[in-house]
Amino acid sequence: MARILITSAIPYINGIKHLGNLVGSQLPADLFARYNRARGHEVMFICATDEHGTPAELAAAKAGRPVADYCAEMHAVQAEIARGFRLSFDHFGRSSSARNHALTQHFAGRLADNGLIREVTEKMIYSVDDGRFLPDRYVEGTCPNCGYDSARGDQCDNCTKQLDPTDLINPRSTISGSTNLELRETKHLYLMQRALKDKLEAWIDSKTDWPVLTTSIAKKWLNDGDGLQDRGITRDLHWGIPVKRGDQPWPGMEGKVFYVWFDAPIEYIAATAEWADANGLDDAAWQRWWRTDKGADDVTYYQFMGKDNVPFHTLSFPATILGSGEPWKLVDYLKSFNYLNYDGGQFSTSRGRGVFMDQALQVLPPDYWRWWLLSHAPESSDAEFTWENFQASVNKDLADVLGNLVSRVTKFAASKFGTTVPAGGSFGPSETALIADLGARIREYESLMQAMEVRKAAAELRAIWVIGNEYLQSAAPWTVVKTDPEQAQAMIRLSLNLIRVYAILSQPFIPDAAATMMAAMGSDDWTWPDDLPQAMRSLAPGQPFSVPENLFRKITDEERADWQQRFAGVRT
RNA sequence: GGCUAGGUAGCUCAGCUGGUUAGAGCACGUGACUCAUAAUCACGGGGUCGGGGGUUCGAGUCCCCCCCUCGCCA
Repeated sequence: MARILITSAIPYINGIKHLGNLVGSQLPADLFARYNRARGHEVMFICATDEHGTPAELAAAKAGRPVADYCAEMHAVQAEIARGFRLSFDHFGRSSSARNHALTQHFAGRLADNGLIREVTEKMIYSVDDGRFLPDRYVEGTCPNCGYDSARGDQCDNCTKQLDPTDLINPRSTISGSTNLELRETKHLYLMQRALKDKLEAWIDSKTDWPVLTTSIAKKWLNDGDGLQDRGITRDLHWGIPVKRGDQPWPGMEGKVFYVWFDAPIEYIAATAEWADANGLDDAAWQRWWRTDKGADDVTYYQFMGKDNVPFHTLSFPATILGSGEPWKLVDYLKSFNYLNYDGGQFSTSRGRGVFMDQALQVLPPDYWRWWLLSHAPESSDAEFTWENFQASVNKDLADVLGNLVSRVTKFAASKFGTTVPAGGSFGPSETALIADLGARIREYESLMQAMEVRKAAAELRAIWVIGNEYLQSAAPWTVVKTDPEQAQAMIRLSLNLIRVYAILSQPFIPDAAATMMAAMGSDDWTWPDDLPQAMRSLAPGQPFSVPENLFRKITDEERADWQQRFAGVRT
């Protein structure tokens, strides 16, 4: 039994995420977690909300709420939606937790002790009326290059020139519109990533089995231009983790907080500590996942994220870990995803374009979404969601191939032999052949799942469902029953067992339907079919089963057209 | 402008270190079957693998140039 640590990139607290966000990290991470649990491994699956930073403050202000209350509420909302999608986190933490405060301050203290923090005094734009320093992108003004009047402080959207906020003519705050801005000196902490460059590079180079997408991004940041840059890890904000050096005050840094990208990945660790706290366990319980000196040396750590997150997970966070000089667990395999597009364009949170997680669940149950998203995961390139494709995939794969198989077997069995597993006959050559074929396919499925080849694993699972229909079609128990009812009983006994095995194999993708299938077979044995011939005899003759409701319903053309229109424009 | 990944059947995509007639699913056509959610199963039609050069006995698969899409960066 292996020990497997899995983290999904943590979604930002501000608002409900869309399907592109879901398929880029949480959902494939859940698939992998469920699969490894099903194989009997010890799994720790961690996610959290990323709660700090200016956008959270502004969203709270807009809602007229204290930011802490706002975050608590939005965390509860996101947690509920995660449950709705059956995301099987062992813990869904919060980056604003006391655990993360302590750990973030701890890492900063260790980095400082190791001479990897330097203080930098710089001039930043301060908005007197807003009472705060303004991040670059919250300053707007006229572009000195092209004259565009809504250029942002970091870049002009019109001429794409990179800007410094002090370049702007007639600068104003995008928060309040105030032009009462001034330059103020402020002091910040920088993580000296340059000093860690060689260590990081050696570590990246050792990861020869990582996807090109991942290592190429990392190497680009390491080597492009002036190479890896030192990074500011503090901000002049109120909402965040107060800057401390371990548990000691940090002179000169009073009133400042750590930058959200510094504390967010540390939350992976902190959330595991939160898990221990929530379950009444001691520190050793979470440290055995994260500290190689405290039992984590046999842990394999997998991270899942969208490609935009790769630099932080290949460089910034490892810099924090390596720089601490302490034996924390580094990621072993990093699975990154491209983007999911929506109907010819991008999903857009700001414009409400596309389908958001809460809306998806209002329209259809989670299995429908899980199946489509995972079987079309944007692995090798960006992928495209269209309603036509969604409808075709759900109707064909789920309703026709799998759902109908369960339906035809259970209804035939119930009408001919009653609702207990029939005892007659014995498995013949075609049953033996099916079992051999299925066994080979299961091994292929296992190998794809282990390799996190999500789309290919989905295709293999579908092929596994199909051979059930092939078998039935050629065995034709509805014909055989007329001349040799004993043999027909054996065929049905095999088919019922097949449904139970399919429940186990399908569970990582479509957990609700799998549970329905298992319950209908009157079983609770989720043991992975390592021994398939034995597993195909698991349901004993005489054991009762039931005919379930149709597992999946079909999406009609009218529904598709309706949804297509409903989600095209602005979110209401 | 630089970099990454792509451009393969109507659609969504597979094709590892170059090797027999380029694959899958959907859609389409024909047939079989009738247990089932007008489902299933079998067979079939359909592609000059973005364009042009080159290396090779042989290239979708390697090299060069060009065009287009997506993203990141300057």
